Amino acid sequence: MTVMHIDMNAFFASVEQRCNPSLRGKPIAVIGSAGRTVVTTASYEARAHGVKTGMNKYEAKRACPGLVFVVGDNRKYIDTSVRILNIFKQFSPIVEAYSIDEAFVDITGTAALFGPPLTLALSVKERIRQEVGLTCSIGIAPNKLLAKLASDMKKPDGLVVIEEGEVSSVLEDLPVCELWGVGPRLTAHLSTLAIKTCGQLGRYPVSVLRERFGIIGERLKLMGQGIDPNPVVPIGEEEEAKSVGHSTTLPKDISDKEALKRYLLKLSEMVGFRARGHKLKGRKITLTLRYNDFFTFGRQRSLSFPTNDTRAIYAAASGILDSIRLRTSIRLIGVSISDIVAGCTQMELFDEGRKRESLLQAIDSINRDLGEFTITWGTLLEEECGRHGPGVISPAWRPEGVKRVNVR
DNA sequence: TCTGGGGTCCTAGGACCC
DNA sequence: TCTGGGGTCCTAGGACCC
Repeated sequence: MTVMHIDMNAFFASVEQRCNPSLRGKPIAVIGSAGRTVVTTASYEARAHGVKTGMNKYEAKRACPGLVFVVGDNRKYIDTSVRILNIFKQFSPIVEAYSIDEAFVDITGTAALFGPPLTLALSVKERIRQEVGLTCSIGIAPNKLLAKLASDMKKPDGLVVIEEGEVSSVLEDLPVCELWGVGPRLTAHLSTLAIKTCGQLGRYPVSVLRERFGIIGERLKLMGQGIDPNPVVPIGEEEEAKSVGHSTTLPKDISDKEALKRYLLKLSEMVGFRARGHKLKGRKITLTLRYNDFFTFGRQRSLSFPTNDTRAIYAAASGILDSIRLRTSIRLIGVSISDIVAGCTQMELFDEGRKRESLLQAIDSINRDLGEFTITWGTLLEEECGRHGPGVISPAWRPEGVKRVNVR
């Protein structure tokens, strides 16, 4: 197998610089429209000054006083992402949209058409540069794990090929934290076993790893050896989503439950709207809260029936909220449905349920045509929470599928 | 006048059942 | 006087990713 991984360099920031020439060559940071927002992507000029993803505006400005903030625009990023994916599809039918700015392409057996992998990758980079005006880093290797590793090795505008025969020498001294799925906690834990490099990880007795890390332990050893059995999953063949949720950091911390419930209603409608659009219903409703001191927790409730009805989602979530004694004011509130039942096309048994479903369908179709929340629930209109600037898209976005965040 | 939003997978512990 | 022991369902929370 030969896998190519493409990582768009500083994607959101690069798109903004392409669209607005006055931003080119400058340190910029893409942020959200809300007051309490963070840096989503920093341009390379800004990274050189220490600006990082996740910083708040003040930290970022402190690191780089000349920093220019740009409020992100989802539609631009989606359009650009689709154009790039279409380029990949001309080289192979097996294209996985891993996120809005990353993709895997299975290029096994494409040499007769496009030449060896290196040649193919150069053509891809050239087409992206010419047609979209952006640079990317490409990694090519025998599997996804190694291809992702390779694309990470040279940024920006990189191209790295790891041949089958080079795998063990590449991994020997590579720190384990470079592996996809090994974060800070695992890195620290492995370090207590004197495991610092992939080479050491790959040679470690699996029995000890299994005892310490459970099922992950077995996978860790394979990763240390550069083994990854996962196939490239083409667009349209992904598994059904397992949860659908929305959350928001409030403009100001709130203690009053009735005020919180107005946000809850809006979030429930966003979740219901998206779930109904994908014909998904969930049986489990989770309410997520974050206190002003950042302590974050969730409480869930299983229903006796799966639902995507705004009213039922809201009823369950606000019931959970009622059952919690708030220790302090709330900074973030979120709702999600999980325990998903897909393809919920079976008709409601009762007249009442049928009427309700066709009402929701009618509302949804108007909102799809005219913009989200054209028709909305009474109390939403009374409050500032009924209006909502365009959020910055999640990098977990997919071109088709439930992960798509609805943009107006 | 700090610290976004959307996901996945895994584990631990309690309730309950046979 | 106590002490079995699987299996399943459920909730809570951690770790990781983009």
